[in-house]
Amino acid sequence: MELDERKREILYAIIENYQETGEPVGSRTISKLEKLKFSPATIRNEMADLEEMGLIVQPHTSAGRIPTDKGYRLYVDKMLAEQAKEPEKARDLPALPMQDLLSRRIDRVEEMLMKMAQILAANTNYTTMVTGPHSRKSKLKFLQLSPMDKGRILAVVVLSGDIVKNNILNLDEEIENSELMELNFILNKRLTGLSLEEINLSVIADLKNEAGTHMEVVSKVLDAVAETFSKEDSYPVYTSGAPNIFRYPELTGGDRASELISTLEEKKELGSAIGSLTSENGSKQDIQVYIGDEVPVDSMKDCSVVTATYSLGDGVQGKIGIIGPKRMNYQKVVETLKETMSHLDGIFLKTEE
Amino acid sequence: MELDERKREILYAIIENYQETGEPVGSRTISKLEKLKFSPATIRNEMADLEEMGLIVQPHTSAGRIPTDKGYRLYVDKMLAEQAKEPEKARDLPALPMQDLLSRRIDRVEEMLMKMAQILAANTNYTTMVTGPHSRKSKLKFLQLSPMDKGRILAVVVLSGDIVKNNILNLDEEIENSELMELNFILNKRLTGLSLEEINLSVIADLKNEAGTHMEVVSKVLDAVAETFSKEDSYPVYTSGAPNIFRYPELTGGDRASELISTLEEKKELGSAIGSLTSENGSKQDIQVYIGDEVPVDSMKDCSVVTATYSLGDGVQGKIGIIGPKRMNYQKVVETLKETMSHLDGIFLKTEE
DNA sequence: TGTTAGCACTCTAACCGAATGAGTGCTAAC
DNA sequence: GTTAGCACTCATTCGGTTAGAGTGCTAACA
Repeated sequence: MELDERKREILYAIIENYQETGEPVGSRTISKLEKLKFSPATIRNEMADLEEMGLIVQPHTSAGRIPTDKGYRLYVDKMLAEQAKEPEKARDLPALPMQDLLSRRIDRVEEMLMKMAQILAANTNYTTMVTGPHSRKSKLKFLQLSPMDKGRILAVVVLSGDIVKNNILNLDEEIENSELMELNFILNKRLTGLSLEEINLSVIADLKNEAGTHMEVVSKVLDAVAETFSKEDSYPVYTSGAPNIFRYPELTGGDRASELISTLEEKKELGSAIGSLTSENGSKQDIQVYIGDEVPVDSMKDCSVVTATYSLGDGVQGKIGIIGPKRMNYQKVVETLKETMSHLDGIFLKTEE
Repeated sequence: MELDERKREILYAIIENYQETGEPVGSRTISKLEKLKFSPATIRNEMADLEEMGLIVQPHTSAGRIPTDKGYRLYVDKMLAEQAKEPEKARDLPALPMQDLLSRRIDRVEEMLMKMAQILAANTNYTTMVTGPHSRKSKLKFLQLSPMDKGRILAVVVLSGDIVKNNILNLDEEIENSELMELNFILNKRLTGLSLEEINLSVIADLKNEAGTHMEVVSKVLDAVAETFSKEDSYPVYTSGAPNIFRYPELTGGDRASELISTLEEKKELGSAIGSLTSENGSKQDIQVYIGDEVPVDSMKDCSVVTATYSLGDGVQGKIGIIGPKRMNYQKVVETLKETMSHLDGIFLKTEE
């Protein structure tokens, strides 16, 4: 069966109508469109063909049609291809209120990402999800030991990509301030610039040798460093706009709402599932669309997810995902994400200067 | 109308039955109880009285009765009073899996609080909520400036109660390492031990005087300190177990679920509402129960909230709240919270040593 | 050969009325 | 003071009917 131009028009018309209403769309509705002034009977014939091709289905015998995953896929691929062709269409989307983010001093990247998730959620009416910055090859930038109270020190660990973690260490022994300074110096000299793999036994042995009596401190600091690295490995995830799923009845029927909200709350599973999605094609914009069953999270098989990868330079990167019903407005979501990514690039480039 | 012993027994029986089933309870059900072996007719007479007293209502004419807020209030007050009398009843609650928390090195208080919220939620099947540690009179413990890259420094601000915040500062000028160290020293000398109010213009003037050329750095650091203090003022809030509300149909009918989830996601409002709840009576355990309309959050008027205050010493404290339907198991919740608080005290005392 | 009108058919959603049953309030007897 | 009995109320359930949306098919039309 051939998918000629008219069939494609009808398919798109069905998809777009269904996006707006959420109701199965019938032949009469389509035949009223400017573009497709045929009688309902003609449309019906075409629809029967589209159904045979697996692009649309009827929920029950006497209902209108709704798109299948395959139908959406066709639609999305076409749209992405067209967007790639006309690179800057300068569509008049309502500008995202990103100025706030830009003007504010960004002291912590993660805070900004959370804020961004909120803005995206409010703007799209879908749920958003951001994985924290992450790098398989992140390196230790430096660390800083400071005395706190008797027997307690603060160890600040800074990884490449401005990932900063605090650790309060309880020591059994006490340590002089000057000794701590020296330890600080030694540790930085030995460890700065190394990745987790590079901090091996020989480095550690050297360190303990040099540290002399304060081996306990060294090993606790090393533990803290290791934990910081490994925490980096388990993608932290922020979500926003979870309640937006209630806008879409097809996502909230039965226990679905509960399951979805649970998944969003158990961010860990979510993070590793989404985080592990590799961008298959090395497109520069790096936007991926997962429709229905393509989503690698069970409770989201009725959803679509659009992801984009942001990069902080130095190999540190993370993902932004937008989760909505399969009938989400892919066009708007993809464009909003693209805009967001260029904003982000602007911010990070500015920071990098 | 007098509330005699038998009426009270019946009220409690209604409450406890309704807790289990969530269905209005009728006279037959009550009359089958060991304790209340009267005919349904007798029970009905008593129920009519209880209804007249405003302690129970029927949802519709031919239905059983459910407790009113006033009824719950009576029940809860009695229970709390009895618990106060017999201080350590050593009820055989399934021990909370707090050992994990105890044995793990706690490097960040907030992480532990989040974990605790999760455990509580899983254990009670209600939603939990924790406000981060907070103090109106917290003081600057110390701060630590470290060089990062050209023109960027890391300022770690530590407040009393081990509240640690990182700030990455972008400088217009560059600064030598040794100069930074000196600034670090000066800032600490002048600021350590001061509260937000105590860092006034005269202190700042002195500082800028002493700092000489590096006024920009000083003022940016001061900004960071101010922000850390003020962030402290806007209670951070963690929630867990939000999906548990789906277990209780009376909370999920209509748009209620959506509203509740939204409230939980917008943690700020929640935080200030809950955080501002003062403990009216200075009871040592400091457990408060808010029933229905007593809850100061609009979307939670169908819920009850039980809160407890934890304290990290030094005036730093926060609140733990358990949110559930009005028919929640107050007994279990209060006991679980008490147990949790004593665990917490154990942990913090240990840390304080 | 593509398009359209007409028609029988299907299925859902909404509505209706009767039956069911849980539970009540009241009265009168114990 | 307690209880048995009874009439009554009301939510829920179920079957049956209807209305409406939409389809598929056939036959006529251009």
